[in-house]
Amino acid sequence: MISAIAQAMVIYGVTPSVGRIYGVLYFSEDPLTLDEIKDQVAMSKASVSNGIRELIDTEMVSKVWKKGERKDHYIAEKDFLRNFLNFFVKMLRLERGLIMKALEQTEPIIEELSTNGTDERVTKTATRDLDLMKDSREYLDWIMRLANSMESGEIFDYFPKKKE
Amino acid sequence: MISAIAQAMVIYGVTPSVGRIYGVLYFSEDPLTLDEIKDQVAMSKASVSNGIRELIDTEMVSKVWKKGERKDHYIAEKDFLRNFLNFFVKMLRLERGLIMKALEQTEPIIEELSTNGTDERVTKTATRDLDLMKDSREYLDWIMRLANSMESGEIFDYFPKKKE
DNA sequence: TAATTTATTTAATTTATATTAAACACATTA
DNA sequence: TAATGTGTTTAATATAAATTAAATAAATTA
Repeated sequence: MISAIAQAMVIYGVTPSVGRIYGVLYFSEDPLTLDEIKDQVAMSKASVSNGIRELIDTEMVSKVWKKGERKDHYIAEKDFLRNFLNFFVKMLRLERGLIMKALEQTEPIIEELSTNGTDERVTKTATRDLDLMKDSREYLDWIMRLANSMESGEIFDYFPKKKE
Repeated sequence: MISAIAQAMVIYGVTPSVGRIYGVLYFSEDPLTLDEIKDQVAMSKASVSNGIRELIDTEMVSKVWKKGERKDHYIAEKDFLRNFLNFFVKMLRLERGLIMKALEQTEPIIEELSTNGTDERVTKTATRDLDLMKDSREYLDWIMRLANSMESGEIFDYFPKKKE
């Protein structure tokens, strides 16, 4: 099961080692320390430290404090669905940011060429490119509506958590 | 714009070079040959060939036949939303396959330990693990319902393509 | 069928990424 | 404050991935 989880996480862009760290924490009954994880996954402490940081950054793992214990302890966020939604929202926002930035830089220039262009060839392709950019905006709008609904939980109105 | 598209595609796990190939085709007015692409992206023909194959495999590019021309020509699938949905459905199905396989292998064993286990410690953790696996199945069920709605187009009932 | 063009595969190289041992910084306790 | 335990950085190494030139295979034309 841990291997399968690690492999599945690879699809989401994490390295198999990091996936195994998550898998080990997922099935652990208690919070684990860096050293305990290190032993179970057979990696160096530095690697585990980096992996844990990545997992914390993506909110898949959190640090817990155990009284009397000096070492840090970590637990896995066990709600796969939450992890999934977190991942997606982040990914979609990132995509939007990248494309939007480029659109804002290029669209005015193409717009100008399209309306005031001197050469026939130029105005024609500029007009065509503007259409493509308009399509891009619609696409970005759609994925943002999806992302927002994932973040707010509205998506569960359409796809309930439990099938009746 | 081509750079931005390439960068955005990196999020979806393709290499920037392959992203650029797609970007070039996306803004090209006509279908392009391998050599024309090669010149525009400044890569070796072999790399372009591999990149094109990857893009065809993921249905982001298709080969078109131009009469009188010997070389193959390629065009980009311009519907970002379709590309997005294709990608997701494939990804979610892959994830389901991986986890399901592991579940089917391990669940019966843990089930057995849970009910007929001799040691108290064992039966307790087995029962707990079974719960986790049940949660996994529910998660897989949810993402499959999402994937199916993406494939069938049902998702557009809840998230229409054009905002009114 | 031979000659030529085109696309793909292979093997080697380059490049990027992940991993680690060792050094460091920070904290805790005696 | 000294001594030890803990986590993170750093610099070097090992591993994996992408890229290419050259060889091969497939297709087209003369």
